[in-house]
Amino acid sequence: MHVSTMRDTLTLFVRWDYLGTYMISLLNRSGRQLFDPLIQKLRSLGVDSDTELDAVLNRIKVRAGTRRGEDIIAPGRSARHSTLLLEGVACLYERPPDGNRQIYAFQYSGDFCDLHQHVLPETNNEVAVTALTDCSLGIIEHKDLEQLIAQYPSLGLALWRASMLEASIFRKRLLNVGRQPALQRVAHLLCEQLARREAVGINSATIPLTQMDLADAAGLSIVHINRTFQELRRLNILSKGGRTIKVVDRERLVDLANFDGNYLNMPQLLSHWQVKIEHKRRSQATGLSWVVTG
Amino acid sequence: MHVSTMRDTLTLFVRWDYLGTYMISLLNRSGRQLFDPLIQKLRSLGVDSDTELDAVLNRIKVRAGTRRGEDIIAPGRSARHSTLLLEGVACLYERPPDGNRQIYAFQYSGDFCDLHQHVLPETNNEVAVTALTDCSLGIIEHKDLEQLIAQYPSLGLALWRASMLEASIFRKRLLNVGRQPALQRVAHLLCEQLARREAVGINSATIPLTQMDLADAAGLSIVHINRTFQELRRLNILSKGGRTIKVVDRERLVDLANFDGNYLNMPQLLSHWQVKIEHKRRSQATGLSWVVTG
DNA sequence: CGGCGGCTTGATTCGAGTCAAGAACCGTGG
DNA sequence: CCACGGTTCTTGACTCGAATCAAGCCGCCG
Repeated sequence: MHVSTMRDTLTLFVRWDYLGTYMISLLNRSGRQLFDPLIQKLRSLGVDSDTELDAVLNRIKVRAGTRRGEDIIAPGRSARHSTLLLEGVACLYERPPDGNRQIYAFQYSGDFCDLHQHVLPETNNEVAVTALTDCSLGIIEHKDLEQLIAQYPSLGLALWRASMLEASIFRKRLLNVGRQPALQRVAHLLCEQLARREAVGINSATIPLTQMDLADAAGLSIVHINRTFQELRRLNILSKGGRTIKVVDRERLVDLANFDGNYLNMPQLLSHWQVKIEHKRRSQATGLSWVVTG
Repeated sequence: MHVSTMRDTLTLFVRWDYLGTYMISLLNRSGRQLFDPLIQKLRSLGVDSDTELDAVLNRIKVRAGTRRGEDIIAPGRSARHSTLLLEGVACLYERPPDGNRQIYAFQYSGDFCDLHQHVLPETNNEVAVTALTDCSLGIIEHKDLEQLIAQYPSLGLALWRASMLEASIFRKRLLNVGRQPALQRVAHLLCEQLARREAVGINSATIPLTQMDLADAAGLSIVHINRTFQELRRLNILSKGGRTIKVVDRERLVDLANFDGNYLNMPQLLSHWQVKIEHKRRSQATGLSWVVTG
């Protein structure tokens, strides 16, 4: 199904900021729910004209979704279109020859799955994307994308920013995987997920990942992840009952992980996600002060 | 000193591909040697018109260099210009509160030191760049850069590509740090350095880093790096005499690290940097074949 | 109700960190 | 030219966090 069939709906919800929240919630699922995270994301990346948003949305085609466990982008081959995650959770990963799986990043609604392949088509074909929950997907032809970028340079900049943001996440992960013990490592990873989910409007404290997913992302064995989870539960940070990962004490989690969400570039809701000042030892040299949050 | 004082020289060497190699080598140091890696890099990123190269080069001002150990970009503050590494080796790093240093990436001549701060000025101010050897630096005003990108969209794309390339490096590092034991981890890191150095015309087998630098990049303790080096020497991969890190058996190093340089996007000289086919177990599903190199 | 994927547990091993000390090297200044 | 002080490198002894191996368990879906 091509999105242009719901064009009327689109131009309506694209201007959501002119409408009340209540009206929006009346819009149907395929319209609002599907594209809202993307809109939110593009806006936060600096796309501020409705014309541009509209233009982008009109080029997006909805493609068949995938079920949990299926690959969204198979390793090794690149396509002539970019894929967009509209609903669900996915991950960018790579399987080294030894059969392991390293998860590079989790992806949420509104994220592009394979921008890298658009800009560097030949490079790095080993990375793939797989669905961690059932997913809804959109695609946009590379040529459409190029045309849009040519027409709206600020869109190009926004996508560039999105890439840098991803890079920023990779760096932080590198820091954590390289230097932090298991407990903080996992805590940080969980913080990142909560923050990124909130940034696209997902406010649930439950993170729909398995312990295996976390293990593959954190670079820890499943067994050790499990023991770490037990510790987090003992600390009353994760909920004790049930098998789902549910954060019950976000504050303590942030504290434990020494999480500073600044690197995620979420202008709207940063306030929750900064470490309190006493946990941060700034070099005297720069003399910058920190936002203190409650 | 502003570069326009050597403008005549510049427009000459910018067109180096029309001249013979021998003529080039006659050009003076400040002209050819300083900008050649940058030119090489921009070309490999897809900037193929001399007009564009020329335009970029003309906006670059040479700034005072730094000595080994000094910060090129201090943590915490962003400037109104981007900095460009013209000569020497630097690293992008971050110091977590515990005083550790995590090196995210090594930078070589031709690399932009702080593209991230140009695209995402507010985000992630903790990262910094420091000189690992004495360095020559150039700067380019953000407004000049923006203007250039507006005028030459392919330049914007090239810089976007450069960022994605960096991200690609981060990912591979993440894989290695997260999953590989010390020996292969270090080996991979060394391969990456050799490959990237070659890509900008530095062909020496000696890598001008200290064991501490490697430790901070690999996420290992100095003591353990040292023991790993001893192992690499015992395997006749690193040279035995002296304290410099010199690779004497690149082939075996690549082999040990299972290094596939593909992710580095170096069209010119990839052939050296691919793992032999028997070390690569491809999934049957994709059916891609591999370039076999001798 | 049976099987399989995900979670939990315990026992054991091992790679890498830490601590501590000494040696080799380098630039600097007398 | 040499003596000095600070890095950088090396080595050994010890510790510890996390991997591995091996079961067993729980709960869901067909």
